[in-house]
Amino acid sequence: MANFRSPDEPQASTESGIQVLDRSVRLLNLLGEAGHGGMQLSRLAAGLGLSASTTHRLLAALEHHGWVERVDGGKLHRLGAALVALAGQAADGTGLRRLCRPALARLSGESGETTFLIVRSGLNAVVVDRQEGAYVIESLTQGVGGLMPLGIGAGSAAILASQPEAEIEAVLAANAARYPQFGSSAERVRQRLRQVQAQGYLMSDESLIAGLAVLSVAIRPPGHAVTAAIATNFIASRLDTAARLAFLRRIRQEVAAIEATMAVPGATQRPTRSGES
Amino acid sequence: MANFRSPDEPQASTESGIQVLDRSVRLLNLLGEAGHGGMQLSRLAAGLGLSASTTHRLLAALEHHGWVERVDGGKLHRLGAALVALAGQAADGTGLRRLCRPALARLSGESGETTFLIVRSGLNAVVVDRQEGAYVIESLTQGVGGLMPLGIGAGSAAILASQPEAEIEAVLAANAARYPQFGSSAERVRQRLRQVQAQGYLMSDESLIAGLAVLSVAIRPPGHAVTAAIATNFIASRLDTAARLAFLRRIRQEVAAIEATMAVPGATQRPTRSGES
DNA sequence: TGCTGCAATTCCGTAATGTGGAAAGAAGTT
DNA sequence: AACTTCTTTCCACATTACGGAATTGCAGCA
Repeated sequence: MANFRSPDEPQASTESGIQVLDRSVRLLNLLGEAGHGGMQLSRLAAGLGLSASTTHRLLAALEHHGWVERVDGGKLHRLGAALVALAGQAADGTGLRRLCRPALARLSGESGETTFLIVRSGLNAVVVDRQEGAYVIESLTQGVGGLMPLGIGAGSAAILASQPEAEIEAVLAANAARYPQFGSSAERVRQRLRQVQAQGYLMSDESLIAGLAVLSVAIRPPGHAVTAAIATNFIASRLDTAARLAFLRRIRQEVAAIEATMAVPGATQRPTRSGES
Repeated sequence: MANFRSPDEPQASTESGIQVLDRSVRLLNLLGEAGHGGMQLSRLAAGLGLSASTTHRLLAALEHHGWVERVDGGKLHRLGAALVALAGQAADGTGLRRLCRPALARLSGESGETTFLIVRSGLNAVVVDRQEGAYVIESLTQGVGGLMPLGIGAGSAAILASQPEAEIEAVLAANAARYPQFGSSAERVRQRLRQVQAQGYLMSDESLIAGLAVLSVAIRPPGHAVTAAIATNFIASRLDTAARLAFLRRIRQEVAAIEATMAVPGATQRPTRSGES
């Protein structure tokens, strides 16, 4: 069969041992990047370097499972809602989301700022939950599902900082390899991490977005190797140092409470299937 | 090969034309149901009716892509955070989530109640976004990713009601076939739908959870075939009829604003990649 | 310390499964 | 109406995924 790995096959690291799966994953990721409007078969096929027939078959199969939808029944494809359902369970995987949600709600309710629950996923950090405050700055910040390389971004830094030193170096190296820009700021990242390790939290004006400040605390339940953090974004000029410290204290309170809950065996989470509206 | 479809193969409707994919999907769904603690290979294999070696291969491949994680490096598997990332993009697929989030934030901020953005996915409705209010009743209600058969549940009913009559009947029939209990309440569901069609909204004390009342309005941008709804849950005794009507008015206001935005071509959404904290 | 049993891996020959080229439909465009 | 572009279906082929058997790893127990 003319199925040689084309010499310029993208990411050899994407090979997992099951071809169809690899291709499906790449297809879905591609669709994800395409975002809103959807993509047509031919573009997808081109983007993946696959024949139209193969792409078509993949799409049909994924569509069958609700992982891909057609935009108003036509020729454009986009990611399907079944993924959202699956991911909902994934996000609750550790029970963390459920556990932290009330805390997030309280924090953003009191402060009016948006709060995030962030979890590690391999070399990335993922926004697993997000609670809007009264001051909506939506368009600038990450939504649920947002990804960032570990080390970059508030919660991300707090998480990475609480890893063993060897792990940290490995992650930094890997991410520098993945992202050229990452390498250049490696030293600053390292410095930041050291700061977090010393203080137990991250407070910084140097967010990735000019004018946005950041506050974040890692969640480290004794025993568990959970790698998560709670973070907040706010317009830097809105809170002076005193206010930030007060806010920080509240966050640490909530985190401590969460850690305590997780430490109590059995109380971590409840396998109850939830009902609905 | 001894790869006959076993006579009692579960759901023949799960066949999509690509075996590996079907199996992977079933595996992921199974892991999703398992939830928190994770599942071990042997149970998974048993649950799927697959050999251990096949299951192992699937798991390894999925793990490679971050769709499955090992609980603290051990023998238990659970859904991975990469799914959350993918689903984040899926949830924004229509641009709806981003568009509605500020509205949800306002509504739950003002009322103190939790609000939901619900979208159709085939025969189901999926909770695509959720904004916590001051009154947290978390454990009872659906989280992001929560699924319910179309017709059951607040937003769900509002969405279904705004479909053409033929579609409604088809969905009801299909869901009655899927869920035995659904069939018995079909007449009540139909009645509810008619009510929604007449009023343009759903207001009911008969939520699936005793004591919880429900308010929901479908989002129907002229032209678009979008099938979504905004919904709220609240403890029935907390709001009297007057308060509910006022709340309803606010919801309809927000929905109208959203529909207006969507009608303006180009203003629907912006393909801007968002930055982060 | 050495069994014993169960679960997770790895190996490997086999054929079933997924493959892409070619050809047929659909839908716009000039 | 001829042309272009994209989607969908068909089909013979060999690559890919399959599962049984063998191996390794790990607890619990004697």
